[in-house]
Amino acid sequence: MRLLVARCTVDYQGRLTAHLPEAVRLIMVKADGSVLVHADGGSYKPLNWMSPPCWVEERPSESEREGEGVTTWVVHNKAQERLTITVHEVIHDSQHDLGTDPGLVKDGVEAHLQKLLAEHVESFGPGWTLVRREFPTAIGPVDLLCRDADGSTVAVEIKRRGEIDGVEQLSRYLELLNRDPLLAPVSGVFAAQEIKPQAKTLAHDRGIRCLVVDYEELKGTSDSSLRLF
Amino acid sequence: MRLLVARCTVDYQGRLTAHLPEAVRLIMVKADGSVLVHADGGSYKPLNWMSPPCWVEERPSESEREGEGVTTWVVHNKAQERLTITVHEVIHDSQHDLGTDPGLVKDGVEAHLQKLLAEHVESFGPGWTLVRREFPTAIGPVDLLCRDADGSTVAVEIKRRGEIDGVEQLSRYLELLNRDPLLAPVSGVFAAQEIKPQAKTLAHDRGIRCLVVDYEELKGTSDSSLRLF
DNA sequence: CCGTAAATGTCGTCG
DNA sequence: CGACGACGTTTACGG
Repeated sequence: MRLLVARCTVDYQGRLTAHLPEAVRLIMVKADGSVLVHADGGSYKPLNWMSPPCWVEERPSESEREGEGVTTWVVHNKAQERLTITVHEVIHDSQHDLGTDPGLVKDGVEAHLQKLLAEHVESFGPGWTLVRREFPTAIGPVDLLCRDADGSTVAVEIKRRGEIDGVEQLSRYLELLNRDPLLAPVSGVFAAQEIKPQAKTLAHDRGIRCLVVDYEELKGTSDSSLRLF
Repeated sequence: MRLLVARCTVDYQGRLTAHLPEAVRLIMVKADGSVLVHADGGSYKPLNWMSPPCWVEERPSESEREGEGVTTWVVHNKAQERLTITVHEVIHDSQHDLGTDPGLVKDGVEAHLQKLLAEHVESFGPGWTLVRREFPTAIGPVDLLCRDADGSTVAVEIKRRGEIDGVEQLSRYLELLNRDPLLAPVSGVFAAQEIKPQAKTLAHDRGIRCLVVDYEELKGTSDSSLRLF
């Protein structure tokens, strides 16, 4: 990894056109050839970058700048995207061998929520039973397929954050499931830790019930953790 | 900005739990206190990070490691998220004053495309007029609401890249708008710089016209920049 | 400050 | 290789 702190201007041309006026920035060149241009603020996203696979070409100084130590880098990839970095003044330049990274170990909340709800379907209402998790359909698996106290089929879609896309997804499942005479009529429940107003409106419009789940309380125990709307 | 190349282990606990085994990585501490941990590959996303506003607390060496030069940083924010970096060996450590960045100038994003098309609705067809941009509905604003030469209402959805989601979005708007007797019947146009085959098929199936826009040509001017399908 | 949609999104998985 | 969904999404914009 090469770390270069330099006064520079940057231009990107590809999916859009972008320009950075002259200023001091960090230019990071990774072992795989990718390039990141960072400012001293903002969050983790660079001001400009080029993702691998890509190639750096160091051009000779532009004629009018000769003798001033100006260098231009052109980073390009297969898709004709082009990142042009003009270095006006080098403040720091160092190279480091980091080796390959062993990689990140994650433990998400997402799958856990489905597992918890599957283990507590009675929380949806008294007399509810689980038919199965990940119930297969032609367009993908339904998170939970249940039966309510009347024996009616209910498809449950679970998200951490409930947005319109999730309601669309559940709607597609419901349309398909309701074509099966052995299951129909199938109603829907949209369950999430948080449900956006627009998603709630759309769900309501389509006769889908919304359920806000309190993850911590559900993990703790019981039925008081759910609020039906 | 502080640049630290070090052999370290990292733990994050917050929205999820993650762990990085001991390895050499770049630790970047920005002027606003944010911290990024980068490997020598991957893309611009760090392995782990903490976004501002956040605070770094440098803890004394753990007792069992005393004398080995081990230091632990705990970065935390208001939301109780916590990034713990244990530094086992420092390979490089430098500090740089970058100053505030003048910021990025962009051109060619969806907003520009919408503005251009709003200024050239006649490009959709002769006699077309603009009713308004960002026409409000209960489920969100329609990009452009127009009337064609016959005075019929047309809803236009604009994307940089046209995918299925965009067609779904337009379909929802059309369903809602067609409930309004003052507007109905409302037809749809899906406009983008590039439209994926699946999106085109779905749009066609729903009676939505597709329009491929050449941004550069449209910016130039003229009507020859549009091709109707 | 909240809510929503865009993003040079990136990143996995699965067909 | 491309499509699809999730993301510690982040980021910009409008009420």
